[in-house]
Amino acid sequence: MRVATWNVNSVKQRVPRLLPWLDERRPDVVCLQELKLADAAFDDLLGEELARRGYEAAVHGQTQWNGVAILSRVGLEDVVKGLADGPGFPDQEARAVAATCGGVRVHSVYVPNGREVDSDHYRYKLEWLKALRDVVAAGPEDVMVCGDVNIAPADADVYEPGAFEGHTHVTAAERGALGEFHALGLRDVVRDRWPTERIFTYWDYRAAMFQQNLGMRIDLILASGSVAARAKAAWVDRQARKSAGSKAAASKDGAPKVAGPSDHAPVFVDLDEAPDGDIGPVVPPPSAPRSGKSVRAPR
DNA sequence: ATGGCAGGAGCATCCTGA
Repeated sequence: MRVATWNVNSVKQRVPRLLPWLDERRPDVVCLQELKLADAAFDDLLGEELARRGYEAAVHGQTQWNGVAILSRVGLEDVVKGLADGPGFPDQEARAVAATCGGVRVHSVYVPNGREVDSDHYRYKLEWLKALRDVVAAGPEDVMVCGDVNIAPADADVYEPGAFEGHTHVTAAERGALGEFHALGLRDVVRDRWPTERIFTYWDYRAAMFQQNLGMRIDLILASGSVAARAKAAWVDRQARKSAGSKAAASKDGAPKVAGPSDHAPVFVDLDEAPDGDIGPVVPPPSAPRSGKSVRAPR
C-alpha cells in the first residue's frame, strides 16, 4: 500500500499537476492539505476525475483557506471531519480529516502555523496539537498521521537553524507537542529510513530557495510501530516541486502559462501487506505459522 | 529589520503563509 501526503497550496491551481502525478505515482492513499475551497467546489472540480481513477474522497474544505482531504482506492470508512473537542480561531477550521483505509486509521492534518511565538495563534497551534494527540490516543493501534505539521522536528530539518531562532516551527514547546505523538509509539518514517540525510519538504517560493535547496522538513508521515514496521521505502518527491518549463517557454506570446508547483513536495511511504492480511483475504498455507512477524521483513 | 513569491477575495489592496 502506497501512502502519500501533499500540501498542494490550492487544489484548484494544482489540478494540472495533481492528476498526472496520481497517474504516474499511483498512490493508494493520498492525504491533501491546503485545498483552499469548499467541499462542493472540490467535488465539482475533481469528483469525476478521481472516480475515473478509482478513488473515493473524504473532503473537509472551506473557502479561501485551509481544507484537507483523503483520497483512497483501498477503502474509505468511518470518515470524521475535524477534531473532537478541538480549539478554534475563533471557530473551528478545516484542518483535519480521518478515515480508515486498507485497515489503517489515516489522519490528514494541516497544523496551524503559529505565526509569532507566544501569540494567540501560537497557543492555538499547541492546543490544536493536543486535541489531535487525544484523538489519535483514543483510536485504533494501526494509525498514520500525515500532513503539514508546521514543525521542523530537529535542527537538522531546517536549512539554517540560526535563521529560525525566536521563530515558530522550531521552538521547544512545538517540538514537545510533536514528541507527544512519539510517546504514543508513532514513528517518523522518513527520518527512520534516512537518519542522517538532509531532507526538506517545503521551500519558500521566494529568492530561488528551492534551486538552492534551502528548505524545511515540516511535512511528515507518522506511523504507529505496527505500521512503520511494514515500511519498505519512504521518500520525498522533489520532482513535483520543480517548475515545469523554462521561463522563455512560459512567457511566449499567447502560450498558456505552465502550471507552477506547490511550495511543498509530496512525501511517500510504501507499506508491505499487513501480516494478518488486513488489506485483503490472505489465506496462509496449512503449515505456515499464523503468529509472529511477517516473513517479508522490510529491507 | 525587510523583502523576495504565490494564492484568495474581489477590484484596491490586504491577509495568509513559515
